[in-house]
Amino acid sequence: MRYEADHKERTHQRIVRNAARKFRAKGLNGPAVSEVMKASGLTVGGFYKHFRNKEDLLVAAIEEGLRDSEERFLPVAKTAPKGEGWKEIVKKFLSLEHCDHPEGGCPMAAMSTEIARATPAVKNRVWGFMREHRDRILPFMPGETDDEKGRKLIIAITAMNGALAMARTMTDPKRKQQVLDAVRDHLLNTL
Amino acid sequence: MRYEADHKERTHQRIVRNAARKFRAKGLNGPAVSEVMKASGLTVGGFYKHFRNKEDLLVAAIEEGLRDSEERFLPVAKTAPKGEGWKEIVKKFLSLEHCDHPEGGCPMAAMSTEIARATPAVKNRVWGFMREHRDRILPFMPGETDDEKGRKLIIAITAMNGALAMARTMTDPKRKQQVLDAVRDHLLNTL
DNA sequence: TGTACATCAGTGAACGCGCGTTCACTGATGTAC
DNA sequence: TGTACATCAGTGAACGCGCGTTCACTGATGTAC
Repeated sequence: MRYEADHKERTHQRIVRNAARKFRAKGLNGPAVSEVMKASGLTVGGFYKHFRNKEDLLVAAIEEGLRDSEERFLPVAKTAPKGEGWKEIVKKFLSLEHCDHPEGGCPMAAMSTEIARATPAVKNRVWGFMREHRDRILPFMPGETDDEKGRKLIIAITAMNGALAMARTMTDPKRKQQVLDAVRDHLLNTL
Repeated sequence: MRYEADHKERTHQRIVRNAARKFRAKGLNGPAVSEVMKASGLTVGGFYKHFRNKEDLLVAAIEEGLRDSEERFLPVAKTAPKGEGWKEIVKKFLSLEHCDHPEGGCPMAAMSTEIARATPAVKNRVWGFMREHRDRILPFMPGETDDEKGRKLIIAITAMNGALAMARTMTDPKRKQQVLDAVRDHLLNTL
């Protein structure tokens, strides 16, 4: 069973990546442990060779989701003209593509109201990742000081998460698009 | 058991009101049917004399939650000077009081990411209530036309829901307050 | 007015199901000699 | 080089538990005569 030096580590990664997608798609209590393991080509029992319990998987999945999400939304900012990066993030974040595919998007936008009810331990671990995430986005925000950039980042992230979450409660694609467009334009015009 | 003409109806109301609080507090899959019935002074079995299934209770609870929430946030707008009503709603909606007590607040802010994963039938029924709700708030929004008011309402509601949901994922009261304040000021300044 | 019956809100035990977690076991690989 | 043993990732059945729903039953009230 021990095929290579990093065999276990690669299995671990596989589980976390599958979990990251499944939690975002089905919610904090959506995917069963057995489901994540099956998707990873394994059986339930082995799960506890990798994680203490399901809560630890959730935290790892949110971290992975944030990483995944960042890899998707940050590159467009880097190629944009100086001081315009944030606009590209806003456009991509509020795209119908992101709205229709929570499983590959921002975990906060996908699960905020559920994380709100998690244990303080989970919340604190999640915000540990969020802060690192925040620090890497900050340079692309508009504003003179880090304080101003920070405030604008809060406004942008909460507005975008709210827009995405509410658009996702709608069934009519046209109304979804209306919400995304309205919030995108508002942010681009006022931030 | 049939004490008065409206006995069943009052029992029904009691169940719905308890459900409305419990769903907002514990989420879309949080409260058990037996728990809601117990809180209403009843036992599980009787539930099905009032509802076809748990999904129907959820929809009724969201409707009740919206009504409840509207009764809380709309009055302050009515007593405000002409055209300023929306500002009072924003202040009250983004208060720490609302943030710390989802069980008595806006059901969308409490459950948006979960409603996003509900069946289309549930989503459509919820948006039926949302539209009525919307029509009663619209007069207090700024703007010349109903179209403009509508767009601003979308921006305000999504921003406030996002702010509340994200603030609730935080454990530090000071950071929560920072988020609420930043979004409140931004809305008051830019809408 | 009195009596027999129908109605139906509510009871509470039972059912089936899915889930998180445990545990004895397997078998491929690494290591000591 | 060969052999015996230790390790440990992964298996899969079993466990206990909570939940949504069903169902035969209860008993207070309304109604027909």
